[in-house]
This record gives sequence, structure tokens and C-alpha cells, in this order.
Amino acid sequence: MNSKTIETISPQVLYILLALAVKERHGYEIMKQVKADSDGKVIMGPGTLYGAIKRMLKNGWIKEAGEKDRRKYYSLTELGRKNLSVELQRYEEMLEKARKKNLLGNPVTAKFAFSYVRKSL
Amino acid sequence: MNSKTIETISPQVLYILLALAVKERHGYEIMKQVKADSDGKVIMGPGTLYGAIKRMLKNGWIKEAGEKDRRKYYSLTELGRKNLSVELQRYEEMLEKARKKNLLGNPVTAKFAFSYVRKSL
DNA sequence: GACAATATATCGCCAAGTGATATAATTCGC
DNA sequence: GCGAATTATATCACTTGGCGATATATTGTC
Repeated sequence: MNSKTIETISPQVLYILLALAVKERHGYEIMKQVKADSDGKVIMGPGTLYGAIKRMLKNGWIKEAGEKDRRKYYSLTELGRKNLSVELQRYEEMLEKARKKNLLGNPVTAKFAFSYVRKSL
Repeated sequence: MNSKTIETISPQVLYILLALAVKERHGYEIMKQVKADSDGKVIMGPGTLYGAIKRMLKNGWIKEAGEKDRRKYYSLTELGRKNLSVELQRYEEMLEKARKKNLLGNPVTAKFAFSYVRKSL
């Protein structure tokens, strides 16, 4: 079907992709990594994690990469890596748009430490 | 309520917040602005838009700002502006993490990634 | 031995995105 | 002036997805 829109990836799935981009990890390790990557702000429960893993396996974004002890390891596929890249690019474009609308500080002026005032809130 | 996680905002809602951050707009205008802000990639249908508007009104992120002709205008509240700011900040932190993991090459390569067809998840 | 942490997995609830559909006014080409 | 496309708002049902609750078992620690 004519998909009208390039689908956006949920933050939760993006965090999983980010965690696996560095190296293969098992489920529980992903949970902890997401927490670390979000500075403790996003705490992913098992329902979210294993639900997402199931879908990502089905769609070929990740694949199983062996078992050790009672740990099941997962790794990114090429497709998963591409989708991560695309979504990160969307993030950058989003921020660029926000900067053009003066909703964020300008990183260029930020380099010159003086005169940089954050405009949030 | 012991909310574990700071909630992430869906891309769709974020696009609406971004559209209203500049000035008050009516529904149809928001649709067009989202398309523009996403460079034509995100096309929001009426179901998504008016569903989101309803929720955002209920949660006090936006408010009604008068009617003209057959147009209903909406504007951001302080709460809405704050949530936009927080989410944009999360976007920046996400990209910073990705950069530290060397997942973002030069922007030229990243732009190529958009030629891939994204499979739904 | 008890308890916290590690580790995987499923269930059902509900919120949310989406296409389809409806309705009506306005604008534009022919 | 007429039909079609566009503008504009709104609801509906469908399906996906996030998430808490729950279950089970192991490992490490006090």
C-alpha cells in the first residue's frame, strides 16, 4: 500500500537500537543501557522490552546472536542500523528546524562562550 | 503517583508543538506545517491531528484561541512550551550520546540514509 | 536462610496513530 | 455557471504498541 508517511520510530525502540549499535547485548543489559543512555529518565520494563524485541526480530531489525549462561544476546542487522541512522537524522533535522524558529540556543554562537543565552522556557 | 519514567513525547505531538511554537494556528494549517517541518516526510491525517488536539487540550498543553471564519485557532500554553523544550532537550542528549558512540558520521553520509525505504515496525 | 538483584517471558489494559468516512464551504478552471 | 479540487473540521473503528503486573528461576550477598 502507498505508505504516505515515512514512519517515525518510537523513543523506546530507538533506545534499544542505540544500545545494540555499540555491541551485542542480552535483554537485561539493554534495559540497563537504556537507563544509562537516558540519564536515568527512561526506565524500560520487561513488557516494553520483550514486546519490542519480538517485533524487531520479526521485522529483521535485530537478530539473535547466541546464548551464554541464561542470557540471550541480540545484535543489530544492517536494516536495524539503517533505521537507527535515519531516525537520528530526523532528530537532527528536527533540532535544526527548532533552531531556525529560535526555540533553542544556536550552537554556533554557543562556541563563543560569552553572549550565549539559552532561550528555553 | 510513582511514575517511573519521564514520558517521551510522540513525534506527531512534537511536530504539533513545534508548529504552534511560532504562532497560533488552526487545524488544517498545523497539518500543512507538519508536512513542511518534516520536509514532506510526515503527512498527518485528520484522525491523528484532531485526536492529538483533543488530548493536548485536555492536558493543558494547548488552548483554544478564538474562531475566525470556519477556522478554530489553537495556541501553546506555558505547559505546552515547557514540554516542547524538555523533549527537544532529550533530542539533543540523544544525539550527543549517539555522537559519543560514533554513530553519526558526517552529515553527507547521513543524508544518503533517507533513500532507504523504512519498513514499519 | 533470606533477600536483593539478575534474567527472561507473557498477559491484558488502555492510549495513541491512522485510514476511511462524513460534511460543508470556498476557490479555480473550463 | 458548473464540476472538481482544495480547504476545513470532525468522528469512527481498527490495530499497534507501551507498560504495569505477574510469573519463574538463578545468582550473589548479608
